[in-house]
Amino acid sequence: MKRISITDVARKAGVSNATASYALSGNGRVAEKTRAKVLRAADELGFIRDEAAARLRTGRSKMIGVVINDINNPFFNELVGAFESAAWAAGYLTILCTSQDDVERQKRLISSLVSQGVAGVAISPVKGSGTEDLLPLRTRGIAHLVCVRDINDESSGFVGADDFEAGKLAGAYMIRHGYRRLCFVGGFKHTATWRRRRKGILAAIEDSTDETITFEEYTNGEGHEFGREAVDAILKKTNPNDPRPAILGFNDSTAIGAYLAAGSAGISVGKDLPVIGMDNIPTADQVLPGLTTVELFPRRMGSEAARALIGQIKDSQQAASKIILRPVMVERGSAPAL
Amino acid sequence: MKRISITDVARKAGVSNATASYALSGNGRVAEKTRAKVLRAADELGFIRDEAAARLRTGRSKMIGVVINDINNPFFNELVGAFESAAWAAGYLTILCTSQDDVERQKRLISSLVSQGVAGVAISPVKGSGTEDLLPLRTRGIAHLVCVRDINDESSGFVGADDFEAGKLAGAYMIRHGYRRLCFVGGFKHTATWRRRRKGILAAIEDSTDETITFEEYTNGEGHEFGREAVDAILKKTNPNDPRPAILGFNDSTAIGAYLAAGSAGISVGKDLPVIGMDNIPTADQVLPGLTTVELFPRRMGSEAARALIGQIKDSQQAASKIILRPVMVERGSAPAL
DNA sequence: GCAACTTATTGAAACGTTTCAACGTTTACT
DNA sequence: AGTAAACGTTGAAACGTTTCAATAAGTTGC
Repeated sequence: MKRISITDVARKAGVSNATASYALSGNGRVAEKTRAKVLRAADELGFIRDEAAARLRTGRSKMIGVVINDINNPFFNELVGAFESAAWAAGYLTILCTSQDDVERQKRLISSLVSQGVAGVAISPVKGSGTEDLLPLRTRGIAHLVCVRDINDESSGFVGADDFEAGKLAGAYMIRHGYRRLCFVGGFKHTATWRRRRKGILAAIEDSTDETITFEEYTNGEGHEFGREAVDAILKKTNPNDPRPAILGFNDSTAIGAYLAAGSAGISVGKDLPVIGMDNIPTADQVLPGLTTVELFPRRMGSEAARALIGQIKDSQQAASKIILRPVMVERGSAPAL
Repeated sequence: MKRISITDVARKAGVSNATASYALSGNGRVAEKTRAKVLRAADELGFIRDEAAARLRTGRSKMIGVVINDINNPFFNELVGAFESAAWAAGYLTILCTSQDDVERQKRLISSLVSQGVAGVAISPVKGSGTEDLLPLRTRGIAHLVCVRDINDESSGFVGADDFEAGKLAGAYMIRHGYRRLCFVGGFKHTATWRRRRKGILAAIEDSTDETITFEEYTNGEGHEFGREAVDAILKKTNPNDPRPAILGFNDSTAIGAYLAAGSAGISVGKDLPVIGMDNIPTADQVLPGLTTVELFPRRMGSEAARALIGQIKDSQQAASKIILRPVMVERGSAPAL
């Protein structure tokens, strides 16, 4: 299967290789009528530039790698969707890689991306990986940016949410609405994200003058199954005259688990079982009652990440930016005032 | 920023370029101790092969493009997730491209993928695109495979669902459970998918001996908003002594729109408003009651697509396979027997 | 009509791999 | 010991671009 090269185009147009290249890339100065000749020849032959060859020569490329845990996680799904759109709009293709929370796989992925000559990498590091995992990128001067999960790497940019603030918003909301028993459900104890959200909730409790407020945590799981089981357990051990438990999901999926638990306990989400989530994934708007949650702007994170990374690619002098989005409450029906 | 080339490795190991290449790629025969020397040198220098250069020489690559409408559509999200996993397991990277239902954008995407030298492309074509859009792939002998939306292209493989059967299953289920007024909600009239599912429902009606069964369709929209509005309208125009409408969603998202409509009408999904979906996306299991739906196996489609495409890449003689997955009913609580 | 420019075109080298063909060295067999 | 075969290594070419430096072709000013 013969490849169609720029040489074929040049021959057909009756010009040299160099001229054809200048005409097609728009870099050099070339007479208008020769340019037209070249473009027509290219079109007729169905020429498509070989970017691999171009990259080999120039060292530049138009591909960006994005490494996340799992594309099926709704939060990352939103993030990646927005990222890909923004990247494409700026002329970049996105290579999607999922690390499945496996540090070894993450390592191989980064190697592969370097191998492909990507211009930059946006990465949400796996649990327990550090700044040393980004070494292959740094030594080669490949632009990179950390997303969502902070790793304390001075040299690279960061885009994420203010998790402390998010926790605080959720906690304060529950307290303001009259609930006195705060149950933080889901997440993994050893992640910075979990710790920050937890701290935020505790800060909200601290800020209130009410001494009767209690805090419980149920950890080491994510997703609606974990939420369901944890909340099942909470409901079971709650006596009729105990204070009503208020569920603060580590994220929306976990929070939605509480809906299922409520369903099987024959009670309804709302005053019977106040629930609040975090992330604002699309499903939050598709359950009944709508899930009150803390919006973390996954889509904006995706587009900001693309923007920042591409900025860094174009100007490597540019300081690595740290973008922390402020979370906001989204009020729906799942945690009404008591 | 100096790139580390195979020449550097060769020099450090004290062998020739060629030997280093053979040692690293494992292709030629090379003495065990020289191989060790080379590998150690490579490791110490942090050498990572430049795939672009390799591809330029060999014409082969380890990247696959996947072109879908929208990664945020849960169905495609599942599909792509499984695809990426399977591809990675077989040693391929996945370039994610979303066409946003724009034929022009799809065209440019395909060009870009060719440009990057992908080994193959899996594509779910935009509405109204035909076999001619795959021309750049065919003329270059790049393996390609159509997903989900059939385009009648003899030369390329296909992986998708049996939409007719899916419609029939859903229709028959509703009829068997005693419902007599079938409302097909969502989808776009000019897509083959919609037409086939509709035909399936009609076939189910045909098959039953009951002459009183009626059929209605509400089209040109997708997603929960459309479902909600359409079902709102259905409920509004239904008199108390009319037969109860049974909602057959074009997909799960649309079906979930019916939950919201029911919520605002103060009735409950189930006997009051039987609803059935299609796809079996994760949310189907996270609403109350659980959504009875037709499982179309998006994840299996993704992994089968990867498998088939990679098969074609490795052996270009291989006949393009047509894989049609048989749908099955998944019974939850949203459409109980009357 | 000729020098001094400006403008347009081109030959050739370089990027980092792979791989062919050729070479030198060792081993095996008569 | 002499010839063949097997093995290990290497120089060099090729893949398709871009881009520098050099050349060719116009254009202007005198």
